[in-house]
Amino acid sequence: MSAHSESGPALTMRDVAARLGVSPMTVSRALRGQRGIGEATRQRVLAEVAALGYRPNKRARELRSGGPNELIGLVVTNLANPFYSQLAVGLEQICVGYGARVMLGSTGEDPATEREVVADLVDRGVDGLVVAPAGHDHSHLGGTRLRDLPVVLAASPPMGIDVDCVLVDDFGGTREACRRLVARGHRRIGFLGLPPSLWTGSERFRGYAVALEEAGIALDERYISRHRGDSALAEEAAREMLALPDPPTALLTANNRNTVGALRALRDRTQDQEPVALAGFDDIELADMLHLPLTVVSYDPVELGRAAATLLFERQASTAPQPPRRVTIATTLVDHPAPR
Amino acid sequence: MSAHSESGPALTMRDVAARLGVSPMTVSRALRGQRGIGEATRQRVLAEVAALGYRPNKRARELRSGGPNELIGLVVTNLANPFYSQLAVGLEQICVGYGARVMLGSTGEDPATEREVVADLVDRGVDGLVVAPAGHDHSHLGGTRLRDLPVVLAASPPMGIDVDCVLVDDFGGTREACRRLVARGHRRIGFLGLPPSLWTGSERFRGYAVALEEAGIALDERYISRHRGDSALAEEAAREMLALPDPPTALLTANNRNTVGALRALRDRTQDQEPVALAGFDDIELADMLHLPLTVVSYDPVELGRAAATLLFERQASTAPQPPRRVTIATTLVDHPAPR
DNA sequence: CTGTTAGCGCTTTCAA
DNA sequence: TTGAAAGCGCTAACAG
Repeated sequence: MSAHSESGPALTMRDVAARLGVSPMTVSRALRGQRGIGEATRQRVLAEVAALGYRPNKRARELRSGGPNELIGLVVTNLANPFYSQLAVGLEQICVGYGARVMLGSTGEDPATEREVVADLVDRGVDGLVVAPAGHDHSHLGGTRLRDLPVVLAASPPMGIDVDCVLVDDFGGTREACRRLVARGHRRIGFLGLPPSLWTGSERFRGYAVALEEAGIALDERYISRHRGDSALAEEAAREMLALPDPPTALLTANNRNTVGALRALRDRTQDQEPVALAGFDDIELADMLHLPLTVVSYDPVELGRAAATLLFERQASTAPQPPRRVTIATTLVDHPAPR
Repeated sequence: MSAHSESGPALTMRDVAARLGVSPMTVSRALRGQRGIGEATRQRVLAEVAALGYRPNKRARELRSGGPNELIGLVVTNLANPFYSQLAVGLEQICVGYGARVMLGSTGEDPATEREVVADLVDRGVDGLVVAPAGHDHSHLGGTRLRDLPVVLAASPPMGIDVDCVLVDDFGGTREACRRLVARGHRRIGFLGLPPSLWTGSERFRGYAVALEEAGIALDERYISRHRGDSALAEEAAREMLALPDPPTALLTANNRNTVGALRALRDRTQDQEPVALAGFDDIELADMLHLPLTVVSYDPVELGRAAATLLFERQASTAPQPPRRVTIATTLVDHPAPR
């Protein structure tokens, strides 16, 4: 029977001190490896602590010392979205290196919920926040109400507020994908996108528009659909485009939901119909196992999470005010050929 | 300019009380909606609190009151795995209903890391833990060391410890999938599985074995491969099986990694080769868009997370000791036809 | 109904 | 090198 097996109310530093006939301060000093304590005493204390299985109360420690709580808040719309869960993984990777943990908050894309969640995380003592914002106005994240905590926005640049942010190269990635389609001879390229109110929506559309302009191809409203990222709507829009008298020979999709919709729309086309090329933002698991070839704009959300954490800890370390920084993650174009 | 715009050191209850000329207790009572305070006073206090943007310090409150911290720890191997991120979503859904938040810990499948993470979460004052364990011995989660906190194991039953757990019907789901293959006339069914040391590995294999036994089919070692869930290894194993003199006419895979491996192995088969049927545990996004038909054992990890949270809060509510409970989530068999 | 006292578990500050 | 006192922000317990 080891000494830990005793249960009951958690041990306090006083208990440990009492058993050793020393003051709590001695235990405290030994535990924190603070100098100004005899080596022999320290050993005796540490041995007793180990034997008792005593663990100091972090909350009390932080309350008194006023130091950082080594806690980062992560606010996302929906963790089931692989983009956000991978972001969380990257964030946590860096956090553990700083001895920090991640506290989670989901907003379900509702700005009001986001506000509450952020406030709650702040009340719980996070040292900083990574927020993938639900709305397009971010002034509620203003430093003042947040006890001047550092905030990093993810996947969207700050609007109405000056904070750091980490972004994906939405514009560059989409332009490159569109260029590839153009290089393969496509002139009628349909765009299935996100609403312009979303940063990603407007940036990815801009990539499409610029690539077409570079190729001397005029934008054609009939080939452009911009709605929320719902695969069913995207599928419908794709079907409509493909039913035009002069249908697009290629589709460019602004995110994986749109890509899925497009894939479904292309699913039932017969061999004798003109094949339609497809390129899209966001990689897709098993893309190489689909029944048709697919080109995707790929990037690493884990890296995005790491970048966000790094900005946060750097900001935390420096007391001097620094201008807001912006980190943009590169994308790569990946061709997934179809199985024969 | 609203009153919040003042920054500086966070306000305390004392500050609010001082401005109103009342005692901190009055503010405390008003804030918690405690009765035994005049309605007029309460309004006055709440108005001032709102005007000042004062937010009580939750950590101090919890330290003093000794009550629950409304915090649940979630320990998983890798949040990038959709199974775990969906589990997290379900857990959080229930938590918000109880005013609780989720603190995250990743183990990377390392039992030693798991131990540390769990200890850290406990030190940080979680009221309970949901753990998807990395190893197969769980005695380090024993109540004693955890300050008698409630623990719920996810996806694995407790070994060497008595706690609640939530499981997927690994056995039943696999048996059903295998039965379906048998019903379609298959007699030589290859199994691509997980090592028997994993609970899911042994249960899913058992489902396979029982279904075969029911059909009067003897197990054949040549058709059985049990390794870690790595799709490359699974692909290799599948290729070997298919190269046998009398190859299996169907493959049954024990998880999505194995399914992906099998799909890749089947990818390059030509039209004139015998088609090989495929069934597997875990649903796959876009399964209906693959180049071959696939039957999957589907279930809802979000539901698993909800169940875990529910067990946790129920256990927390009842002081009387209750025997460990086990919740098993049902699976359904889903047929994904291939596109033509 | 409101205020005072004490103390949650720990650490800062100061004294020995 | 060690200890005693005081208090982080808040609330239980007991006054008034």
